[in-house]
Amino acid sequence: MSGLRARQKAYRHRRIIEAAAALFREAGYEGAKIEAIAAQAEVSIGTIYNYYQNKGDILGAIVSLEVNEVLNAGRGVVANPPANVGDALDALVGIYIEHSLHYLSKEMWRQAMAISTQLPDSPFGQAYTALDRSLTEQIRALIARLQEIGLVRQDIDGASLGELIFNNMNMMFIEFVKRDKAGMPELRAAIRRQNRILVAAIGV
Amino acid sequence: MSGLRARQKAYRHRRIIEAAAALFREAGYEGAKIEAIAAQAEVSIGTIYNYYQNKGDILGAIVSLEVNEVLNAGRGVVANPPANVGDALDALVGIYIEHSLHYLSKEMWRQAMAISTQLPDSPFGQAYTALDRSLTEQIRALIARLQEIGLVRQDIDGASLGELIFNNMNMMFIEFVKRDKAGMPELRAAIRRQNRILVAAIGV
DNA sequence: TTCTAAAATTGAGTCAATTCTGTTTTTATG
DNA sequence: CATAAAAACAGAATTGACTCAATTTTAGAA
Repeated sequence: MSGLRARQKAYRHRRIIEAAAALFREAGYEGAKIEAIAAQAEVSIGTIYNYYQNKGDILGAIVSLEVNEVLNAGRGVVANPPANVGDALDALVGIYIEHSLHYLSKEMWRQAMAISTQLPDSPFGQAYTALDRSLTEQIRALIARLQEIGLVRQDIDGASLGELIFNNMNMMFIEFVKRDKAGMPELRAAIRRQNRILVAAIGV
Repeated sequence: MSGLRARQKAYRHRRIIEAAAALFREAGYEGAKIEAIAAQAEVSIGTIYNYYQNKGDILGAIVSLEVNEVLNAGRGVVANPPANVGDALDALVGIYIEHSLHYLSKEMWRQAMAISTQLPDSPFGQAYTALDRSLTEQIRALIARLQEIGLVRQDIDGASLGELIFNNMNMMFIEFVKRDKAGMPELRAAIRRQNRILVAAIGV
């Protein structure tokens, strides 16, 4: 089954992603010309477009790597949350934020976000939406867990609350990547401050 | 003072915006070629670029019209809010949402949002951020008003709360424009549901 | 009225993403 | 081991946003 063709395919995918990731970081998204990516990956322009529908999809593949790592790291917190609602939320938010610039620069995030709103039905757009949904889901799972433990009132609408927290965090993150000078500690502190209002409302 | 030159300038601005608005709606943002906008406005391509730095800025001018109308309509609610926290928030949110597709189609919103994240330092990017800030400010003003009236607890951090409500609404609106099928009533209902958690927390 | 500098306009030219079409490589089959 | 169909590849051609040097128009001084 796994013939030459399949192996070469995987190999080329990897080469393209590696070349693109390096060039995006060095030269920025716009600065990284498809021609240069093709040259560095040692394939032709046509081949790149055979593998990815457009330049944005290449970036999309990198974003997907990042977010999936973040989701994985988040599982730990959900399974074993700090014994205090505020800290539990902060721990999860912290993981998301601290991991976020591992593969991606702020400029790359901006581009990725832009493309996902611009073309919500493209493969990347849909993948991005799915990733957002997974993150929302994870926050909901944390809340459900806290309800189980008895740290959050049972009568709270966990689904709406999860969405509310995710939406707020996500908007704050969008603003964070829009300003190159914005720092992570300030971002975390602001989100903590906002969540405090909710924490007061939902604690037992 | 207001000589021929100034009059022609205003006239051409208007022609370009009108031509662009019509074509954006008909053909979509990408579909509306600069050449076509120029032809319809009866100016040359170069002139368009003399008036606007790029295609996005033309859209930006239209967005600005829309949001400023919305802000104006919102002032009424802040001055005279319904005598109930949930209804007051819903009234303001309602105005924002119902007005939002007056000049702009969902596709145009998507493009506008995308550009504002992609190029946060461009004239349009900065203008868009300023508009968002004005909306946040208006929500904060409403909360302050409700605190005055005695409908919201005095010890609530109004600034953070306003941000939280705006961020959540804005993310919901982003998702709304990303899905062509999404409807306004569902959007409003979802936001109301999310705000309910807050309303319970902040009411006297 | 005539002249001149500044401002505005023009559209052909540039640049880079994407498409298209012919060629090459791989796989499946006899 | 041939060979035909299918898949992948290459890179030239296309397309459309944006630039820029040349030209035209305007404002105001003489």
